[in-house]
Amino acid sequence: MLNAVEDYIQSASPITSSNIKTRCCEDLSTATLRNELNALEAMGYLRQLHTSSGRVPTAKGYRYFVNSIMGDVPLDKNILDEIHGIFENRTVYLGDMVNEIADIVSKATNYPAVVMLKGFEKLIIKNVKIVPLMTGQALILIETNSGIINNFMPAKNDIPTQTYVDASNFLTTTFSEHSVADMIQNIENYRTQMGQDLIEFCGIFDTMIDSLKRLCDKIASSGGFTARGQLRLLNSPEYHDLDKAKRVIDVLSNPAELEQIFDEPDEQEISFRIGTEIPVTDLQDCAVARADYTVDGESIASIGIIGPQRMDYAKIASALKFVVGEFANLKALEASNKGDKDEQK
Amino acid sequence: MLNAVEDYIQSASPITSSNIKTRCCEDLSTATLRNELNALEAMGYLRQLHTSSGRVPTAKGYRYFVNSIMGDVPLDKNILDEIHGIFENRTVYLGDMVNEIADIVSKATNYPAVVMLKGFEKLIIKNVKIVPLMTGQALILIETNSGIINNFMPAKNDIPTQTYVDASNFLTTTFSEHSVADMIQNIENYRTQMGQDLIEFCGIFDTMIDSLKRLCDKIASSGGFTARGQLRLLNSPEYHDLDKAKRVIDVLSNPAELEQIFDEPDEQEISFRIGTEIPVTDLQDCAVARADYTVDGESIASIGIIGPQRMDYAKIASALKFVVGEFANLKALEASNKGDKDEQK
DNA sequence: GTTAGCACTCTCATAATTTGACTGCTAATA
DNA sequence: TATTAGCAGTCAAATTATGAGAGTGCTAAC
Repeated sequence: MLNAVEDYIQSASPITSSNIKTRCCEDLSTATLRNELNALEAMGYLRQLHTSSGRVPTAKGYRYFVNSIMGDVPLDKNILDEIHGIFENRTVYLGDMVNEIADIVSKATNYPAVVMLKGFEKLIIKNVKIVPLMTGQALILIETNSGIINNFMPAKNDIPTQTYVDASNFLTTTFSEHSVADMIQNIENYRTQMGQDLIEFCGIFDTMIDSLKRLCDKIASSGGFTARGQLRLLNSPEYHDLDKAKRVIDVLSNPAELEQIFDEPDEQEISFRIGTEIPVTDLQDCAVARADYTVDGESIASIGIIGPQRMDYAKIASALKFVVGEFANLKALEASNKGDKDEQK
Repeated sequence: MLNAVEDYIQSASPITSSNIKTRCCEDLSTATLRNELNALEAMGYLRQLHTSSGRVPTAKGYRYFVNSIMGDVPLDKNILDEIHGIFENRTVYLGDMVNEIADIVSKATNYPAVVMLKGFEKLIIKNVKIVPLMTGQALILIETNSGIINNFMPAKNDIPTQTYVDASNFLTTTFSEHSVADMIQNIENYRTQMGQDLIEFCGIFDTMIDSLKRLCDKIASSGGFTARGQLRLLNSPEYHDLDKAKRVIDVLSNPAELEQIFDEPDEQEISFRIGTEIPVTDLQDCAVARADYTVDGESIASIGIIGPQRMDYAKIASALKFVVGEFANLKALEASNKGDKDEQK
């Protein structure tokens, strides 16, 4: 009977005895179905908006649907291809990658999406390159265990190319396997150990660390959150009321509130929080989906979807699973690549 | 008298005889002002929504305001600082820069903003670098006369670093001062001229050109447009009607329609088009601001603002002027840097 | 357990009414 | 001639009234 929740999720029009009859139970009378609906309401799965209306699921009803009824929904082939394409032709820049994933997840689900990158500063440095440019700037490339951080720094034109190569090598050998935070904090201490020939690099390191600090501040101020597809919230009839929509959209650009949703670890691959399960007052009539991408048991990134309680849970679960799967493939591929490389040694 | 347009732009409530009186003409009676308003209506600068309503400016009225009345508006210091900061600590990646500018212009004006980059493929190559990464990919950096284009390509791990250096040098010497389009089209022809020692690079060039072609296709499909701050349209009471808002927002992601606005050159530094002056049917009750950033008389990029006819023309003009000014400073700075460099030779 | 039938309730849509904000016009005034 | 007070007229927006329709709950019968 609660299968009808599925219909409601699609149509947004309340569940009535007669629409259940035409849907699945042609051989039962509406009166019988009414009795059933009555029972479900008594049990707290459904509620009436007013005496003579159909019933809509309660948070408890949605919860039951998510836990027990919801099946797998095949996603549109085009969307799957598009998601796959993003991973296949992926940019290695961490920031761009996060944007692209937030975009595509929002597009696939038709709700706003948030991606939260955890512990940016904890990323492990694998390689550092400082590439001088012709415009009086230099590009800082830090390859980490989960993508490249890139930033720019001002640079004087009169420094020879070799200096940049030496600086890059020094940084790579010194800070490889250290965290980004480590490098920023400790580079001062290493300066004394640089040796005479590296003294001339000091200027480079100072401006570089400045640039990195600015980048860290910027990321910290956003809490590591990237939200996309806010406009899609307006597609749901629940949010045709602009003020209501704005209250939710505002949360999406409020790191402090998002943190309450994404900060504590989540042991499940995909989890849903519905209504009052969400620890943010402005989202009490929303639902939030969350998927965590974990490596070695630790969550590296969280992807979240925010929408009305009547959200398409099944579709969202499928989409998030697919994305997390692509993440895992990527990591597996990199691991095997690395294996190849090691073998060649 | 038409100064009252200013008030209307701020308040969105029609101009009436009594609110003009309180505003500026305490010593005149409302009847007198009514006569004046009547005259202005007869001249086509104002119109009434209905018999007993106040008057709102017509497109002609706004036009007069923009051309003759509008003064300079000082912008909020914080916003100016923020804009300046973007140019000061600018990323040199063309794509990121465009995003940042669209974002800040939208924020400064409180309307959606569009940035159009013209003739992406016509950019002149100054330097090419292919930087191998540890993840089995390589970073392609093309420094051009107006910023860096970056892209990634798959790369085998077994190619020695020196090969990338040689390839970079070959590309730089061969295609420096050529356009990006040139390089993509003609690299085939140059392959025969590479000489025996460069034959082994062929694989690199093929994948690189593939990557670049994909990037070009992607940019071409967006028409070079980047729109940001679409949600801000909903702040204007004119667009509290969601359907109306959506029609405008849709235009912002429709390159074909945007092209009609930004394609023909615009001799003015800042121009406004109001209502029917806009060659897009869905924008007939909007206004569009446009600023062009020109180098040597040729427009490199256009920045556009789309909003209701009752938009804050003065503030927008100030913001756009400031941004264009920052662009010019940047270019001047680069030129002087280059001068320094040349002198040192 | 199921069902037909009927009274009941409440929303939504539409129509009628009232209110209030402005205007236009006229005639008087400076 | 420019200005003004005063008043009638108009229309939108808010308010209230009316009716139709969708859906339920309940009861009594099967």
